[in-house]
Amino acid sequence: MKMNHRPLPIEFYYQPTLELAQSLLGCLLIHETPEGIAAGYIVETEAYMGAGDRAAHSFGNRRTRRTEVMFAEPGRVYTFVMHRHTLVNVVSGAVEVPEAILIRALDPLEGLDLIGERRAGRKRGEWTNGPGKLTEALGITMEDYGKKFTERPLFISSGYSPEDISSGPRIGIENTGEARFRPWRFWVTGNHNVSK
DNA sequence: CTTACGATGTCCT
DNA sequence: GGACATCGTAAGG
Repeated sequence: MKMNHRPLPIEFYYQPTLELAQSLLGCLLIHETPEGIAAGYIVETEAYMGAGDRAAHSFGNRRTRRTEVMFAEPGRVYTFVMHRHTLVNVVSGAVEVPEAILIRALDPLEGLDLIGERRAGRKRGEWTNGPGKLTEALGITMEDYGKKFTERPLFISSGYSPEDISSGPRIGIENTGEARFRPWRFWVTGNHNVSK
């Protein structure tokens, strides 16, 4: 089970955001902490398309302390807090192009005991099947804001190539006009850890 | 300083 | 399917 993972190179992140959102499916998200290593395959993502996307925090190039990292080079870690949950994004798009990809669900692979502790009281199928759940499972917090996915301790490595990818409207953005209908959510077809 | 509000999760019916 | 917890961020006074 214990594999020798290493971060994907920065070049991986230099592809159009909608392609990167699909390329990330099947990749491993790994977090090494003092408590141990926890990792899972990415099985669901959502693209946020920057200045022209009403659902994006960076809509209209809105630039604040929170969105600042979206304007940096791709491959950075964008974390933000939603109610009491931390959500994690992969920054994409060139410098000054504030696009990002939300990681919505994982398939747990490594550190299952640790993940079970962090998600104590929940059934195994509820460990990482949502954007706020997976950050708790991997111990991702606002401390990780601005870090690079190309470096430890929080990084992305290659995993497997999904047989089939599905797409559809994004979740939880009912109040964003036409943007809500854009099919910018992607998931591994048939995977049962996709969020509900 | 004050206020409003979510890219959510959980519990209840 | 609906209520609501709970808090950092953003914006305005």
